[in-house]
Formats: sequence, structure tokens, C-alpha cells
Amino acid sequence: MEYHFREIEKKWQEIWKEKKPFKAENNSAKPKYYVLDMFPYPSGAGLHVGHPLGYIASDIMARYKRHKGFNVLHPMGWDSFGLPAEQYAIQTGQHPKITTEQNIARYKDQMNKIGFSFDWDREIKTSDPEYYKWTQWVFIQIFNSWYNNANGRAQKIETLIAEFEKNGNEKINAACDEDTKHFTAAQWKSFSEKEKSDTLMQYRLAYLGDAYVNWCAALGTVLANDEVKDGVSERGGHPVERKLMKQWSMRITAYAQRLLDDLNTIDWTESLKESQRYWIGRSEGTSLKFKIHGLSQDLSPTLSKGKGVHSGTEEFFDSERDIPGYYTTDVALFKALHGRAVEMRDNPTPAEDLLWKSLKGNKLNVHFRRQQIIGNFIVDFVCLSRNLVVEVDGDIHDHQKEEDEKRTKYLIKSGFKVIRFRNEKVVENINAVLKEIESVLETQSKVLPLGEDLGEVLEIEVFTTRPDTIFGVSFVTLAPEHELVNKITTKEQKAAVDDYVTKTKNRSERERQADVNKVSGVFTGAYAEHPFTGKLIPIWIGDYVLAGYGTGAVMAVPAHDERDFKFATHFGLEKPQVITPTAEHDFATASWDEKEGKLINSDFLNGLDVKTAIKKAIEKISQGNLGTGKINFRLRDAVFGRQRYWGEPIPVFYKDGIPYACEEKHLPIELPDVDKYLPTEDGEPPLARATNWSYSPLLGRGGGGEVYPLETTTMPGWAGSSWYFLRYMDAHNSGQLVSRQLADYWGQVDLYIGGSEHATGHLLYVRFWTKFLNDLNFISVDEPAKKLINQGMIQGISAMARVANISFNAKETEEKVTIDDIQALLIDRRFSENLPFQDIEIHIPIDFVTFREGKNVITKEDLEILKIAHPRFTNARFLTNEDCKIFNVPFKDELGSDFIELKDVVEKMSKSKYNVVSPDDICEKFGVDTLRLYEMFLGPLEQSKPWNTNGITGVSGFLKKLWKLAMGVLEAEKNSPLLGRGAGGEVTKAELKTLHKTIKKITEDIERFSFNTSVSNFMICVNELTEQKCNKRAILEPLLVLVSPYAPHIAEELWEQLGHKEGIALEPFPEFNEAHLVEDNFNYPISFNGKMRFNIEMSLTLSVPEIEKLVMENEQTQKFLEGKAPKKVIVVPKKIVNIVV
RNA sequence: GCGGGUGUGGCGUAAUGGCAGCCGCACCAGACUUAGGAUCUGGCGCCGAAAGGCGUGGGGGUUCGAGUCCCUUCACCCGCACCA
Repeated sequence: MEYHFREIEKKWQEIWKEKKPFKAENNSAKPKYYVLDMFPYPSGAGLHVGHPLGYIASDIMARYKRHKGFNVLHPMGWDSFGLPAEQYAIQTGQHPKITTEQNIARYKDQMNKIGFSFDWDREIKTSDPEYYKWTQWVFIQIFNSWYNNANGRAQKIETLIAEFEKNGNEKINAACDEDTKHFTAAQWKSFSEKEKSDTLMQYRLAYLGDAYVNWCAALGTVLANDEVKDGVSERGGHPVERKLMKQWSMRITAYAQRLLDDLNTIDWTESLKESQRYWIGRSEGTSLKFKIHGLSQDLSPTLSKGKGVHSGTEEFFDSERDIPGYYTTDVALFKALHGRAVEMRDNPTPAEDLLWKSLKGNKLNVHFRRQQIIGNFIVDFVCLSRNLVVEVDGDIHDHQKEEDEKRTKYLIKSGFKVIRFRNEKVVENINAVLKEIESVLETQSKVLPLGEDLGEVLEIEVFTTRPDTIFGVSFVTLAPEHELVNKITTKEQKAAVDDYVTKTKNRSERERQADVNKVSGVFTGAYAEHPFTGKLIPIWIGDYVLAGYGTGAVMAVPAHDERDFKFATHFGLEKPQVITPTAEHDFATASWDEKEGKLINSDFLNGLDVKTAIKKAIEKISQGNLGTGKINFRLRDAVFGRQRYWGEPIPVFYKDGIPYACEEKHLPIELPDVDKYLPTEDGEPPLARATNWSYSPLLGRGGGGEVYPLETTTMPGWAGSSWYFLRYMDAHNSGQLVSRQLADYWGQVDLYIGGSEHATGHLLYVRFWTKFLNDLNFISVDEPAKKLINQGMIQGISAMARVANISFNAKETEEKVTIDDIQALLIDRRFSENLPFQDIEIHIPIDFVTFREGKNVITKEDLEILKIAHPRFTNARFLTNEDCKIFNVPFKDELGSDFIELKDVVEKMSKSKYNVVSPDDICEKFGVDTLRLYEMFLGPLEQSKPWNTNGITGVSGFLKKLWKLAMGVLEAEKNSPLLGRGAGGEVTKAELKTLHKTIKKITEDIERFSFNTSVSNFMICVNELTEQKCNKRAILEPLLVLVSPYAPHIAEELWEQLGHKEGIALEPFPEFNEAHLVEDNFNYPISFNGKMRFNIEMSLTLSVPEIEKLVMENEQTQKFLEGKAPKKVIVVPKKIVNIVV
């Protein structure tokens, strides 16, 4: 009988679908084993041969563990919220749900064709309301929790409120916002609802707060750090900029230390753990305060020319946290205001004109300005040093009373005194008016200028890991976004600083990254006082200082820090040296940042080594109350809101501007239908388009009565994947996320397989949520996965052609082929930059290359065929040498004039690169079992490797041989009907040895995830049995069980043909019996000085001296000794004999 | 720059410190065939006619013995990247 893999594979896949032999039991006496794959995002492109690699490995593990008697949980689901479906929806108007469903169906079909033993009854989709109900539920738990540093756990927010009512926040040690103010119990009780909400928001683990975010204008949403690669979005490659926005965030930083520590408790690869350690980025150091010297009126802010960059909205002042800036943040509005102000200056009313003439030029001994912009308003006259605004009203103002009142209110709030005169009065009696102004100026003179009304001493706090170098500080650098920048900049530097800050802000992330080595900065004009020497050191602004890390300010030690060194060199600042180098070192050309050497020029630190000096410096700093030991993390809170449609709605509604979590009983808050998947005209997220996007606390979403607007942002892609491993345990529980009993039974994932690209994204967030759910006692584990393997990437081999010789679709009318012409056909975004034309390469579709049978050049004729075969190239126009001249395109002569050189490039397998190999094709041609074996055979699971179908005939041949062996058994039994089953006869010692050797190896291989060597061992086994002409059931049956995790279809089929009624899946794994491998003799390699020369077969019963004697008596030994006496003879029983000459 | 990893035939790879190159691909020769992209047999690291010699990126070390451990150096791949 022939091996018809197509029929067999189809047959068994249908049986498995129907009989569900892979169903995991929730009540089982067996030990459990949980093997999980990272669930895929079902993209439109379907699976390529790279995708199943990890799934095959996990499937082998799952099937193996079932044979070994475990109750195995091996589920699969879909990470089905995400950008591509939404982008597609925007383009086509089709609901993402529909495309997602289609893609899932396709993926599932493809997966089933590979024979995975998933328990499909537990299938989940993150975009399913029944699933995201619980994602929303987790969000609410996080929202309603705070992190108590005292016991290192998250707790319910009620416990915090109780504490506030009792003691205020004085005694609390919690993870909270930096700028959280102290308050007493009495103050708490007097807070308004809004104030209470704002205060709690500073503690909540999911909170709404200002955050610098990665804003991607093209996608219309914010992105997480790990969704941004090289300054562009990971999906789509659009530019990303930094922007300050009010956003939902997760206080993952509260868990930084635990996320770091617990890496030691899990069996993940070192490189992955390193990535997480680095991402968390713990560093120990000390904070240190520098007083800002001589803060006086000369430091007061001035209204100078520049763009509107200061905060100055009404809302801003409401917070009363900061001094007012002068300009609106709205650039467009600023421009409009500015234009109007200039116009009004040019066309004054007679009264304005008269008053201005009397005020200008310090006529009243103070400086007045006219038609100035303050906040969102223009005022007639202002004296900034006395905070006085003078308004001149005419009849027209009677019509805009409201506007005037608003302005006045705003100005008063901002610390200005406002006085008004009627036009008539100014014109009639200017002297009386001036007198009145003078008298008000008199009272105003006691008012401090703006910027000093805070009544606090300004200090700059820095963070340093090297307090020992304190005497080497020669300047302080602030991040451009630092809040003190506005307060301390002097008049003289204001323009330069504003200019610099504006420029920095407008620079995209990508530009910033490209300029990493360029030094830029500006002097603020202010000085800080050195805490120990009292010396004044300049305060600079530089964008090498990051606002989000530490305090956003650094003490610069140019002699011993490379970045400070570059900055100091560029701006000609001092570089005092405080550590002696251990070797020759030139402080003029480079910094010395080794932690060796002794401290010099450092007062009380002189002569100490770095380590001691650090201790001593911290001591002194603490004593002087200048700062304190501090631990900083690089990890930032995770931005949780996305301005997108296709994600979980955040279950929050707003009542009087205060956010409240929706009631748990009203979950899920279902994603509404919208007319378009784009932001609204006002820039609101797509959910704002939904009709009735509101919530009734009594009746839920869409309910009647009192309703409130719902949050319009949605959750990020990682929300649903941060807890999905728990849902598989109890996938249909409508009352709980997971029942406690099942969570306890299944516990941790025993083996988690997935790509390393999730190292700092998903794998950090899932650890975070697991710890959180553990803190609140919903589950008993605090790490999601005990063991994790990153499968390597299977790359594609792309055929690349230089485009120098070809061009596409050049417009006939144009003289030159433009980059745009090519872009239309460009396949990879990296080519869309302004690369030199001749360096652009294009991908040639792999099937086309195959068609060309490996020639390494393509001719013009080939290209014509390509045009017909591939729609994408239909409009392509291929340039000849002559064309190149016409289009003024450089032509690469060395490539020849009428053909193009092709080269192979190994890169990521992707539809856009035309190098995709589909598993469907492989299955059709060779069968699934062959595909499974071959993917494993390619090499170690964790290694990345290019796909090359050439070698597949090897494993294909192996399966045929295995089939043949089994047919031999049936044949033998058929030929001796008297004996029937087991007619092959007594098994031989050799056969048993082969079998048990294989059992041993396969078991060891699987246990150490060495699937590639398993396949080799199967081949060896089958080769040996074929050699031995083995046709015995007693050998073949155990072998089939061994093979079945790898090639389940053929194993099941042969198992059945051998007469078994029950499937092979639950058959116990064969036991290894050492007895069958016991040998009497061993063929000892005899080596001289470690070099193997010949073998002697000796009994294993011999003692070491006996072996030595036999070896020395051997004539070959004597020959190699050439009469010399050996210095030493090493005998390692059952291994080797080494003779030292 | 920092961190992690990898260097073995023409190729993918294999070797608890103990006979380097298992298994497979490709290739060569042969058998069966009308045929071979089927099947089977044999060969296949390099140099050499052979005897033999040389061989795991380079150099050094530990060891009776090193692809494996240590130091150093080079190359490549992956990740991170101004984190004070």
C-alpha cells in the first residue's frame, strides 16, 4: 500500500475535529502541563512557513506530555484588536470585525491543516465582547487600586481613602505622581469632589495624567515606546513626534523593582532577561539640590518677541501649580492675536494714541507696553514690573462685555491689577487719568514681579550615580522641557532660550535620534550655587538631557562624563578634573569615566578611591540636607490610551469632568458602530462619532435617565494579551475572569513559546498584570510563565535586482524619472527615503525567480514576462541604456546593458518582500508531517535561519521509509496467517538496541527542546531497522508512539492499520530499558598524546590495570611507541585510553 | 558605544572535556528503468598516488586529552541606544 499523505492527513484532521482527543480536563487526577503559544494577530496575509515553527515545537511538547500522562492545556486564540484591520477599514469602510473574522477563519484553517492538537473549545478572541468584558474588568480593578510601597503590593483604593480620612497622606508610602502635595485629614475632608478625584488620580495604578507621548499623526494615535522603531511607527513606518498629552496610563513603574527581582525566578533566556533588566534600568544614586543664585527682579520673565510656546491657558492656571507664562500654547491663535495686536498698534483710537504718548518712554518711571498678548487675550497697556493692566474702553466695548469680563477675570487670576478708563475720560482729562495710574502704580510697587510671587527658593534637583565627582561639576544642564526653564531664564537669554526650546520641541523623534552626536544647547543666563564650594556655575539647557528620566536635570562633570565632555567642549566650558586616571589619559581630548583612580581637587574627598568617595559624598550630602540616596528606573509608566477605533473601549465615563469607572455589572462596554473609522473634525477619536456614546450609572451603556459621556480612547494592543493565558483556563466563565479553583489548578504556564520581539512589550506587561492580579488575590501565581523559549525567525530569501537599469511608469511628459515614480512601485519603506537613485533595489517575486530556474541574471525578455505574470509590474517600464540617457538616470555599466544582476538577500519573510513561502504549498506537495519534521530538522528551535525548501526531500524520504517498515510488518503477518499478529517473530537483540537507544535519545531531546536532533535520531533508527530488515510489531509500535508527537498523522494511520481501535494520542510513551543497551565489549580508541591512532576491542568487565596491560601488550601500541617507554597511561573505562609519550 | 549571541565540509547542522563532521541536502559513480525531479547501492573535510600529514575564525593558556573551559583578538548576527 502506498503512502498517500493527502488522504491520510485529511482523514485524521477530521477525526480529531470530531472526537476532540486533545480536550484539556478541568477535573483530572493527572498532573497538569500548560504549554502556550503566543497567540497571533491574524493579519490578512495568512501564515507563511515561519509562523508555525513555534507552534510545531509546542505541539510536539503537548503531544509528548499527553503520552507521558499529563493533563495538557494547549490552547490557541487570537490577538484580534489591532491597527492593520483598522487601517483597512479606513480605506475600504468595511467593519474591522468582518476582516478580522475572515482572517481568523483563514488562520484557523491553515493551522488545522498542520495538525495542531489545540483544544479549540477554549479558543478566545481579544476583540470578542465576552473576552474584552474581562479586559475592561481588569482595567477597573487597576483603576481602583493604588500601590502601597510599605508592603510592596497593590491595594484597593478604598484602603487609601480610609487612610486619607484618618491621617491625610502624611504617613503613606505609595507609588504616586512626583508632584503630589501633602495634605491632612482635615484638608482631605474639605476637598471638593473634583479635588478628591484629582488627588486619587495621583495614586491610582491606572490614571489619567499628562505624559509625553509618541504621537503618530499619520495613524492619528499615540504609540508605546516599543511600538516605535528608529523614530517611526513599527506598523506602517510613519513619523512619530513627542507631545505632551493627557492620557490614560498604567503605573507599571510601581512594579519596577519586583519586575526586576523576579526575573531571577523564571527560566527565560539570558538575553531576554537582559533586555528586560535594561528596559527597567535600575540605577542607584543620589539626588542633589542646587540653589539658583540671586533670583531677583532681573530674572523676572519678560515679554519678548518669540513664538507662543508658554503654557497660558485658563485651565493651566486652575491648577495653580505654576507661574503664568504669557502666550497661548495655540500657535494658530497666537498668530491671529499677534496679527491683530500689530494692526491695533498701527491704528490706535485717539484715546489710545493719547495715553500711549503719555506712557511710553518710562514717562511714569516704569515701562509700559501696548497691545500685548497675555494668555489668549490682547491687553491695551501693561506694566510688567508692576503687574498692572490699563484698559481703555469705547462704546464698542459695551457689546462685548462678556468677553471683557472673561479677560479681566483671567488677568486678575494671573496676578495682574486691571484698571479701566472710558475713551471720553482719557481724551477730556488725560492728567487725571495719569494721576490715577500713578497712584495705582504706587500700591502695585509692593507687589513682587511675576516669577517671584511663589515665595519659594528655587532649586534644581539633579540625580547622579556619581556623587563622588561633585567637585568636578562645572555647570548644570536642564532638559528643554524642564519646568524651571521659564522661571530662571534672564531677559537677555530669553529669546535664545525660547528659540531653542521651540526648535527642540518641533523636532521629530527621528531627527533627534539622527542628531544624537550633535551637540546643541543654550545658556539660560542663570547660575546655580555649588552646594559645597558656593561657587556659581552656569545653568544651561541641552537636549541631551531627557525630561522623562531622573529629575530632567544633570550636574555636568565634563572631565568624567562623555556627554558632558562633548557639551563643555562645544561651548567652551570648564572641565575640572577630579579623578586621577590609572593610565595615561589626556583630559583635553576625552573624558575619563573609569571607576578606578583616586579623587583629587575634591576637598573632603581627596585621596579616596571612587567607591569610598561615593559613600562619603552621599554621607555629606545627606548631612547637609542637600539631597538623599535615590533609586531611579529607566522604565516609564505605560501610556494606555489609543485614539483609535479597533480596541477595547476604556470603561470610564465623565460626570462634571470627573472620570469614574463604569459599574462592573454593566460590562462589557461594547464597541459602538461608527460611520467612519477616522477622527472627528475636531480631532476627537473615532468613538466620538458614535451616537449615544454615553453611560447611565444605573442602566449602563445606552441606558436612559441621567447619562454621561463615555471615554473615547481605546486600549492599546497589549491590553488583551496581558492576561489571556488566564482566560484559557476557564474560557467560558461568564461570572469571573477565571475561577480561583481553575487558576490554582493550572497555575503557571509551564512552557511559553513565542518571538523575542515581545521582550520589552508584551512580556513585561503580562508580568505586570499577573503580579497585579496576584496582589489582589485573584490568582496565586505572580509570574505568568515558568519557562519561555524564543523561537528563531525563519527568514526568506529575496531575489534583489538593482533598479539602476529599470524604472517604473515614468510619466512620459517628465524629463526625469522621479523618486515618486518609483515609490508607486516600491515595496519596502526604507527605499522611500531620498536614497541615491542607483542604489535602490527591488524585490523580484520568488515564484518568478523559481520560474527562471536559478539563473542569476534576468534579461529584458524575462522582465516582459514578469510584467504579464505580476499585476504589480504591469505598468512597469524597464529602462535600457538609451532610456537612462534620456531620463538622465545614472546607468551602471558593469551590470551589462540588457540584463540585470540578481542577488540573494536573506531577510524577514514578508508579503511585501515577495519572498513568502506558504505552508499550504509545502503541505500540498510533501504533506504536513513532512513540513512539521522539516521545520524541526532545520536547526535548533531558537536559531534564526533562512527557509530553503531544497532539503525537504530528506525528511520526506524518511517518512516513506517508516511507512515501508510498517507495511513490512503487515505483510509478514499476512503471509503467515497461522501466526497472525506478531508474526514477525522474536525480536533480535540488535532491534531492541536500536529501539531503546532511540527511546532514550528522543526522550532526552524533547526534554531539552532539541527537536532537530530528534529528527536525526528517528532517521538513524529507521535506517538501522531497515538495514536489519525488521518487520516486528513489537519494535514498530513503540517507534510509532515516539514519532507521533512529530508526525501525528502518519503515526495515527499506521497505528490504526496495525489494528488499534483507540487513537495513538494517549498511548503511554515507551519506557527506556537500560538492559537492552548493555554491551559486553567496548571498542576502545587508543590515543597517543590525545591523538587517536587505532582501536582495540576489549571486555567491559576488565579493570583499569588489566586494560592498561592489554593495551601495552598490543603490537600496534608498540609500533607507535617506537621503543620508547610511555610517561603515563590514562585509562577511562568505556571511553578512551590515552598514552602520554 | 553598551548588552546578548554565533563562528565546524559546497550548504543546513551534530558532538555530558574523551574517535570532529552524526543526520540530511547538494555533488560524483553505479543499479533498475523508455524516462527520472521515483527507488536502491557506494563515495564524498582538505592536501597527497599512497604512507601519511593538516584540520572546528586567528593567537595564547588550563588539561593526559579542548569544537567544548579560561584569556585575547577578528568577523558576522540580534537587541538597546544621550538614562546622568
